[in-house]
Amino acid sequence: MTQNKPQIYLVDGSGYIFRAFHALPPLTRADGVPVGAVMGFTTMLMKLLREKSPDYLVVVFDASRETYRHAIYPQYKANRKETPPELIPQFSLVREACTAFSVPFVEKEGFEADDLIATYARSLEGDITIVSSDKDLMQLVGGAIRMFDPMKNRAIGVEEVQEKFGVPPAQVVDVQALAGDSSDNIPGVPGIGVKTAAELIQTYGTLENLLDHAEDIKQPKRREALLTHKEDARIAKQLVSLDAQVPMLELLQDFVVQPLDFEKVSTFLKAQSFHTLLGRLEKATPGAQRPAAVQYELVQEADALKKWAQAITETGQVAFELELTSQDAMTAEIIGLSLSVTPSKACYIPIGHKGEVQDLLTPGHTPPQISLAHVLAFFKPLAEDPGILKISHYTKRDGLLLKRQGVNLTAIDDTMVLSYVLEGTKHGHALEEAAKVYLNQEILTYQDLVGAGRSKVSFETLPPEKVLPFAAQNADITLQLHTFLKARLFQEHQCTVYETLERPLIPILLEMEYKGIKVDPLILKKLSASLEKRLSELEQQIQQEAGQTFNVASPKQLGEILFDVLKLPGGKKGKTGAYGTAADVLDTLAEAGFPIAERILEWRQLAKLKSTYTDSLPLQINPYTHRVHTTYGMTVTSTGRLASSDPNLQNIPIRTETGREIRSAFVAPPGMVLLSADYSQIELRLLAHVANIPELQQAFVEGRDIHAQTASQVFGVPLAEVTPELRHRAKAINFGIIYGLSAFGLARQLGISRESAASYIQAYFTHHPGVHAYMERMKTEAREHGYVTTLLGRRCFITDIHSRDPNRRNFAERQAINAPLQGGNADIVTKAMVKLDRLLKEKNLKAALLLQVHDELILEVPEGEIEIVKPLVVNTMQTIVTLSVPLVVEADVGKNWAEI
DNA sequence: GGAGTCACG
DNA sequence: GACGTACGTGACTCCT
Repeated sequence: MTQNKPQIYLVDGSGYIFRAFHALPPLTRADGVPVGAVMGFTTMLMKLLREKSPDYLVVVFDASRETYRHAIYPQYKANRKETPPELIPQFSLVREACTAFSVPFVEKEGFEADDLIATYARSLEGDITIVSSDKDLMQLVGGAIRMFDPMKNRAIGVEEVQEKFGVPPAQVVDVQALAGDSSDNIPGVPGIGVKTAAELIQTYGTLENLLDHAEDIKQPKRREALLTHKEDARIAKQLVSLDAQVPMLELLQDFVVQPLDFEKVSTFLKAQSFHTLLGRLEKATPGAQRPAAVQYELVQEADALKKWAQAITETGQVAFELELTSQDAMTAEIIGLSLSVTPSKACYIPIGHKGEVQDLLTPGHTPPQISLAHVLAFFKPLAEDPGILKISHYTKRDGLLLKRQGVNLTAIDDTMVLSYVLEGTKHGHALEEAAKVYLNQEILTYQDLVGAGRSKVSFETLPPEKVLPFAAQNADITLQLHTFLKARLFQEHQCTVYETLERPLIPILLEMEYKGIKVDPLILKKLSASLEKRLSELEQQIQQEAGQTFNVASPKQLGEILFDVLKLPGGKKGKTGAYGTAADVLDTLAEAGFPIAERILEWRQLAKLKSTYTDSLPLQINPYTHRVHTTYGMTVTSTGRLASSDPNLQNIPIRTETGREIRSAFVAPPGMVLLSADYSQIELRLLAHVANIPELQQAFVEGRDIHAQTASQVFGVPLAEVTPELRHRAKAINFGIIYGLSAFGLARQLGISRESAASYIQAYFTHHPGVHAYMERMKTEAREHGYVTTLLGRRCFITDIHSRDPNRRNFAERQAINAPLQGGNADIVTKAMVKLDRLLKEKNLKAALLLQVHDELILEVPEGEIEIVKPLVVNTMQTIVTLSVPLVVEADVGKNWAEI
């Protein structure tokens, strides 16, 4: 990455202190001095230096309360409260912080920080970033000047300013002059807010032009206000304008970022009792205690292996990574192994390199390397030694590769899972991204090595010398990540989630993936053929009714046929200009008496089943095991659920007859049966528990029909008179609650008006005020922490909770409501899997977990074990946690998945 | 590679 | 007063 322009950061120090003081929890250092804002400021400064790598940086402070603006308008900022006493000692401490970090700061008597920032921003040459969220600075944005809000970690550019003020940055002062600013005690024009001001400025271009034409304003009140307060608006404009020509003595060179003086910084951090920051400094600041060069060694002889074995045994831990011929762990072959025991030191052991293309022409000419058998003989005892910790960034995959070679990896840590537990879906967790996020290191990528497009080469043809820097680096980085992330796990109280849920789950999922599930390809192939026949019949009918041939699978063509050619009613174009043709649209058409819609619906459904399941699944059967092996993603979802892919076995059809036929292809081998056990209404039970809703809890305790009860309450009819239709609606309400409920969503689900939906919701909240309180509580929690917490302490991060876009914000709020329920379910199932796996092994049972489908576990069980295993599974799942409501598990057994 | 659609919980 | 929405995933197809 090259940047020709210098990166200049101007930090609004005063603004930050006030914001941090109010936003962050109060904190005092060992001697009782309040340091909450200092901590916030220091964290921000470190993060800025680490993540943004600025070339120049200066922190700007307000010098005093009296500025030239008071001469223009004596009441300027007159409404400001006294500075809180806890904040006073912190003003000098943040300046100390700057000194400790060798960061220059400036303040000038008679000027506000904003004026200094404006002067620097407009006079310095380079890419300017103003670190602040102060709206008064937004007028400066544009060209090479942008803003960055350090608390929300969000860039503010022209677009964001436009969004906030409704006008481009250049016109912001005009809008502010009209709208005034209550926090600075600037009155502006009474009755005109930002929205109206933006509208007026858009129409008239400038404030002056508007004031000149104030007589033309149609609305009498607005006209009068503008005419009366012309002068106020002009004064306000002077006050908000940042065009102060602050006499500037500093040169850009004065702001150059200095290398950190660790003595100075750590002395300061210790004095403030900032132990967490001290740890972060040691681990993550560029250059901090990191040796200048790395030592990566190519191991091609048995003797060198011994040396590494000794180092690993002595240290008691090793980070490793396998290099593979493909991403698919069940078919990939091992190309090499890299190890790291000490930071910045690592080795790479080439094993299966094929040699470069020209070498392939001369048989037997492969690079010197150690045979797989030999490497395994070295690594197996270490891998299986419970006293030696094995650290990998993708333990499940590398462990699966080893398992295929007869090695049982034990005593593991996984840096990808650690990263996920700590930061959820705030970012991705690939090694490359983790290295950037946590260690601020740009590392070599797989693509750097093999290239892309036409010039891409296969990994195994690369010579070991070329792979060494990549593979060794990965083991090295993994080791460093481990040290850093493990420390954070403690600091952030996430040990339980990782140690009792996520880490124990790794070997369990590994075994489930390794074992796979038996799929009968004949059943699927027969089904494919019959689907094919039905599809072509339907296609013919559809095209006949359309009067032309077209691609039924193309939503674009289909929309045009339905709404332009056939002129069917109700065609609605989405934001891309294409007609919507989703199932609900077609349902409406079918009900309105257009048979073509019904045929398209059937075609769609069958085409989906054919392409996604009956055609693809047989191709995914492993040729050696004759089974299908999914991959579970442990670091994918925002809620703690698993994801299943390649193939996804968590969305095998069930809701239609043809769908169920697909399930019948998932079979148990001779002498075995499949056992399925699923939690009944677990999310609703969790709601009753976490929101503490007595009537709901009581209903579950007594085993009542929960939807019927809701119907009786919401619609005000006796339980005995609840019709199926009312129960159906109540069920939708209960689901809606779990999803974060909106009148619109419920209305759409039930095909009723939004008003009716709103009245249902109102009635529900009247009966269960606790549910409403729960929803509000989750929203507040998300706003305050940026995450919500599940039953077992997992953090689900909610990113858009402070978005100014009401759409995104509402979405985030619904996520906040849903995540503890969906995530709580995930926690419970995971905990049950961990215990069940242990029990099965303790009792020497052959039954084994095969699949997890969120609230359902599927096991393969020898026929002779059923009587023991079925109650064991049900009991374990039901009693895995104790809630204020019972957990109910339904289990069934069959020769195939459709039977159960 | 994004959009649209639809399979599951 | 307008906005545009039920929560969480992954795979397939079309089409730029």
